Amino acid sequence: MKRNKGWVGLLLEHVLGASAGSRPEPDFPELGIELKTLPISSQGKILETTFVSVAPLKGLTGINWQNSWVKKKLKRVLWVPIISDKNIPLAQRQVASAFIWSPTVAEEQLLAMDWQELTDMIVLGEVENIQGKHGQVLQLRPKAANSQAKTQAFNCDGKPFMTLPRGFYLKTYFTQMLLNKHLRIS
DNA sequence: TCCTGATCATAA
DNA sequence: TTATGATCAGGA
Repeated sequence: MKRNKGWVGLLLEHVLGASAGSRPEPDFPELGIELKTLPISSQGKILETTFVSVAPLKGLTGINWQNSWVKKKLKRVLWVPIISDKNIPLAQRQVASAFIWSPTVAEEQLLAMDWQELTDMIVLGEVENIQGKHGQVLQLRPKAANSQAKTQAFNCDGKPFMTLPRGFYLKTYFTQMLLNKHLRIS
């Protein structure tokens, strides 16, 4: 797994017939549903943050929460929890009960607030001051092959410069809430 | 111990 | 290079 991190996700997409590829679209375009695996422990505890999408560092003119990539991706999600304790061999890991989810008003509020705060900082040219600890449910973290990768962004003077690509992640606190809610009603 | 920042594989 | 899929691992 150290060298095949996204393998489980790719397997699920293949088995369930999702449109493969690296397009910035939902896994099931006709249904508008995004497929995401959710690594949990055997106790039902979320083990990792969940990658949502890359963060646009340029071309932000006119975008808001309503038309953001994050909102579109999270409109409908098929969560597939996988028991992924690190002492369990990959071949013996089990898929827990999957569930379809859409944000409630309260949940979307949380997401929108964090998204707005992070996006504001990007627009203001403070990308490099953003750390993973920002936000309650969303965080902005490096999303690259390594720390040497670069993408274009704009600083506070509106001038372009190269910086580390970032991506939006859902914090474990948020995905844990979703999982707990699902467990209660099932 | 856990979270943040870093890293790995692959396609186009 | 940018996008997809994520997990790893060291420092706080």
